[in-house]
Amino acid sequence: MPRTVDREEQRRHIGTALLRLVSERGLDEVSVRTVAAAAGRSPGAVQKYFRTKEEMLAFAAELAGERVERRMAGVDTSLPPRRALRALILTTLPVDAERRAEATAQLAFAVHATHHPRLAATRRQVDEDVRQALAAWLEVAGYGAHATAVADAVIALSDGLALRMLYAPQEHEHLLTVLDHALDVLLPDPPVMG
Amino acid sequence: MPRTVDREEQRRHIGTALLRLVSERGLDEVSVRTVAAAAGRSPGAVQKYFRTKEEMLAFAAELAGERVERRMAGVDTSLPPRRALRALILTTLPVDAERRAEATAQLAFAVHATHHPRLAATRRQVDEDVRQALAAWLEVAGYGAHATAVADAVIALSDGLALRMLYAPQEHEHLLTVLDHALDVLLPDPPVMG
DNA sequence: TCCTTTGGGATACAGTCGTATTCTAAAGCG
DNA sequence: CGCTTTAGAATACGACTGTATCCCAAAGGA
Repeated sequence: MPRTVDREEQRRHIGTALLRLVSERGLDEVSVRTVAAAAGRSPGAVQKYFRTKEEMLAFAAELAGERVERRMAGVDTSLPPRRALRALILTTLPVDAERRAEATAQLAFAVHATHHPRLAATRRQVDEDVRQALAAWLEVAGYGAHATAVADAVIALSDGLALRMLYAPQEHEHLLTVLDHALDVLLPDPPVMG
Repeated sequence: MPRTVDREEQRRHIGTALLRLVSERGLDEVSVRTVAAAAGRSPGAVQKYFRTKEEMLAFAAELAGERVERRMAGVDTSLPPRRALRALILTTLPVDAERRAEATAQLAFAVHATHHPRLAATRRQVDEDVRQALAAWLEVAGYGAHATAVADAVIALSDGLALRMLYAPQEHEHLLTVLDHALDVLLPDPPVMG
């Protein structure tokens, strides 16, 4: 068994290049050849790790989902509820170059998923994870009454804000105040215990 | 000047076919040839009305924007505020086949606009119109204090809900209850006058 | 009626797409 | 060392892309 290589690492390398390409040039600029170029590989090499383009996209979509979950898991949820929730949401908004790239990829995949059941399934899985985590956290923070409704509203709100921030970066700051106002009414401060 | 034809009507006919194609098969299935087929024309005929594909997409994007504004203008805003706002939002959500088609096209164009400045400009224009109309209406309905913030929150919320409904139609009904809960907190009932 | 302009279809062309196949070189194992 | 398996590049192929060009039929103005 000669010249063996960490296949999973290679797949991640290519998947990462694909996500970078999506965020910089959009999903329709993604082809086997452009991804190979972005990853510093030959198109033939990419084919060794992904038999079809669809398989490559599915892998990248999962990779993007993992990133979201990992980033949210990194937020200090012991902060005051309102601040913690704001921090959680900010990890999904295009507030800096890195998050802008990820938000772009997320939304591109979300829209793509509308017509591609396989991608839709992985999207829903990520959504479900985020939703459960958010709802559970709202519960312990004292917002048990409408935890899941608030969680879903928060997800929808941040998706909508992210979308708008992407094609209207001028409104960036204004949209952050919109977020704050929405959080004011969604999370009455202080929380009602019980 | 022989054989003259209503050019604008023809452009609309082709643009309508394009939007239908986007909603049914996604934006990456849009090509000059597929649009021509969907419109019952030859590719050459389409070229007579749109010199480039980009021009065709820009026209379709404006057409889609017009539809949103027309549909919202058709809502009876003399209803009780809460009911009227709900009706306004429902015109943008994929609650039936027709609105599903439009929401799909809207979101596809929105994401596409991220990397295409010309489309982003027309998106922003539509957003601005909707935003102003919504804010003005909230003002007379007695929610003057945070009218624009509420308007923007509502827009973001419905965009996020629409996106999710498209790739997760199973959650459709649940998401409508999420909308209602969000409206409950965004529009305290009854409104505070002044 | 003829001439000119137009709508609309057909065709051509160069480029890119996804994917299958074929090649070379390298590396572990006997 | 030599054999075998693999990584990875190169090539090939048919389909599709956007767009330019050409051709024909139809219709209004002279």
